[in-house]
Amino acid sequence: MARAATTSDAFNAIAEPQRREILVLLQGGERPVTELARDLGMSQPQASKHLRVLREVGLVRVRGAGKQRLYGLDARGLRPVHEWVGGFERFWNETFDRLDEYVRDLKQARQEEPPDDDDQ
Amino acid sequence: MARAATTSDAFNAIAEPQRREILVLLQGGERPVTELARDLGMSQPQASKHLRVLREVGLVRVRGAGKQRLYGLDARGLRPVHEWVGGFERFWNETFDRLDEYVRDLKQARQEEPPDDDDQ
DNA sequence: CCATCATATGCCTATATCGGAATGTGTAAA
DNA sequence: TTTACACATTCCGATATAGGCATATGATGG
Repeated sequence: MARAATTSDAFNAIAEPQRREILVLLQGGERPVTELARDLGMSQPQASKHLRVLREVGLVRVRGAGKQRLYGLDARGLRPVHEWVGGFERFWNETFDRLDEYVRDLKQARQEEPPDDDDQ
Repeated sequence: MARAATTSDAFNAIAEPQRREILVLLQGGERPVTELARDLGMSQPQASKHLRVLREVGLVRVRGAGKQRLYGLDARGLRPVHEWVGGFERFWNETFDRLDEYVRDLKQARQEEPPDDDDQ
């Protein structure tokens, strides 16, 4: 089996840096494809493809405006991502204090019982 | 060119659901590979492979404990992800109020000038 | 040293990617 | 209708995936 489709969920969709850039640009408001492509230095077809992916996971909305198609942000799909990652918030502060503690304890234990290499 | 490597950054590493599950499990503390594999219903080799990826992006730490290897969480790499996604926080609340507004304006504009199908 | 347990790695298949180039579609103006 | 513009789609190639299976590596205990 191959890697999961980029269209499977927001996690996969935002794994691609260029798509992340598109989303950031769209924070400034709706934009046509060509403008996005130009600003991000990518080809128009590539921009269209990325936008398709973003549309399929619902992170982006299209609206026909005459000859153009304006893409706009729909950030609701990012909320679950934010919440999932947020579940680790306490760990990226605590984890390594704990690890340091553990290391200190280990060293201390060694000094206290030199002949017995129980741990390690 | 193919898709970016899963080992390229945390965004790619957490795009895979099973790896996310591993990280969640590790919130409960260090665990050996076999236990993770069993709890998540995956083969031992698969667990090892996923852990390898997580290790390469620095989301996980290993520690030899006798015959076993205990994997522990290192969530620091998730912080940039959280921050990036957090940059959209105001949008998943505002965006659609704006869109609703836009739609209302559009309808109103149509009623005001019925013969001229300027938009649509 | 040998057997065993825990884990890692290699090989294989099928698939889905991203990028480029060319082309198709749709809308609007001449 | 023809032309022009904006955008979408298709075909191509190279690559990297996830999973299964077999096997190699590594540490422990006898």
